[in-house]
Amino acid sequence: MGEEKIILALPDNKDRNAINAALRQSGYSVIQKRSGQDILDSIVEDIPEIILMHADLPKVDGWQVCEKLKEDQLLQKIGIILCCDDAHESDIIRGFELGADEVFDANVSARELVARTQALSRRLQIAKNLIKIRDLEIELDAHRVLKDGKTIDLTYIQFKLLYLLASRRDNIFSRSEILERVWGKKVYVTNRTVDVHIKRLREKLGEIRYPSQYIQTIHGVGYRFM
Amino acid sequence: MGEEKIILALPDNKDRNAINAALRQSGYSVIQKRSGQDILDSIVEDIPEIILMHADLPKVDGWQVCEKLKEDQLLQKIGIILCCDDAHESDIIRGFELGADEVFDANVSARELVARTQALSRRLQIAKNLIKIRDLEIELDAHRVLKDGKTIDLTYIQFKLLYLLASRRDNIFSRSEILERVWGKKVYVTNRTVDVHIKRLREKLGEIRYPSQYIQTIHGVGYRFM
DNA sequence: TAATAATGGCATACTAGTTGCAAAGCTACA
DNA sequence: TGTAGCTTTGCAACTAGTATGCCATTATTA
Repeated sequence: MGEEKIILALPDNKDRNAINAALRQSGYSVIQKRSGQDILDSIVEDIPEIILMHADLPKVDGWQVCEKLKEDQLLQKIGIILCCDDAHESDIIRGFELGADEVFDANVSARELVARTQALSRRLQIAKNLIKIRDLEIELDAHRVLKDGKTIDLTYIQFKLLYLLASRRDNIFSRSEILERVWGKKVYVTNRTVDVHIKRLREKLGEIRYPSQYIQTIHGVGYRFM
Repeated sequence: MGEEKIILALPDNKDRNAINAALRQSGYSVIQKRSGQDILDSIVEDIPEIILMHADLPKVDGWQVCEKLKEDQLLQKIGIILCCDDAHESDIIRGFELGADEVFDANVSARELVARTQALSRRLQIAKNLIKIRDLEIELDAHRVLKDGKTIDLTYIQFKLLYLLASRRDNIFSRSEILERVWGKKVYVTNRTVDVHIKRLREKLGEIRYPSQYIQTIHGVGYRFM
């Protein structure tokens, strides 16, 4: 799925390795940087989901990194977590004003840091209407589906159908429900047509080789995405 | 893509070659000059993106080059990086006052120098409303499009259309959205007209040989630039 | 075995691509 | 200012391509 990339820029200390390890453990692909300048240089080519950095970095400090990122259309969307030594209220407010998503004291435990990072990725995903399920990524706004990072071309109806099912995993949708939600109330189309679309969707998702990997048939009831 | 030109004027030492090589490595086209006068002479014909020079140059020194450049409307836009031996605070302030974009000690590493150069080009691009996408360069201010460094003549509408699409890559624009943004709210023009303009734009961008290299059709939805 | 689902094929409807043309706009020159 | 010649633009008509819905057939499930 293209693991989520996170840039980690913290001063040398015992925690840094712990945090690095914990983030990797949670499935992030971690890239470590030393200075603010290093961060700015590296993101030109490769935009990460989140930057987790200390406020006091050499060359360009964390505050300045925030400012730079918010100036740029493409980089605005990166989530920013900022740690300060002895964070006072004024620091925290300043951080938020500069566009950071989280600002807090560097004394916080590695565990909490990871938890906050995960919470932030979740929030960012929701903001983008992005659904990630195993090796699938479904982007509502971009009207795009990626499997293993590769684009799958879906037609209009196929996309709507997939998005409906995936937006409430485990929920069983009856055919009439699907018809109403995908085609709209007024349109009148046979129930059986849903089957055909499910079939076409399954094909494109590659369910021939691994049957029912994504879409499960509930005999006599409907379909569900799992 | 019209490689970015950079003028390099540093005194002879082991670093100069390293910096030269590193800049070329990063895709710049490097032109070396000896004296401040050489720099001034050469830029009349061929304006570089950036001048990276030492403050102590023979004939005309770096400080004077800064002054000259900032006097000239056309040359103002060139980015200037100035290195000083034993840079004191007063030097640094003087450099910025004379219009340099970066001033620092000549002891800095080649790697950092390159990183700063790249950061400066990025800044300059944003300031010029320049969009670079693969072999395309779109300059809003100059109302110009280059492909592989060669100008492509676009009509007014074609340019607006391209700029709209390219300014938000990956975003899908519906035909009505395009109409509103390119033609304005009041004008009433058929949706189908957008297709015709897309076709003409594609032709000029050379999409006959490589279909959908730039502009992708999303059936039933709209178009997007990728 | 009866009901339900999956599948393949096909006609149709819809959407996008393409072309030619006329009108409007622009430029240069007398 | 007028006019000839060129470019740009919008549209309609046509062609090409794609998506969709349904039916008939086969497979699966309870």
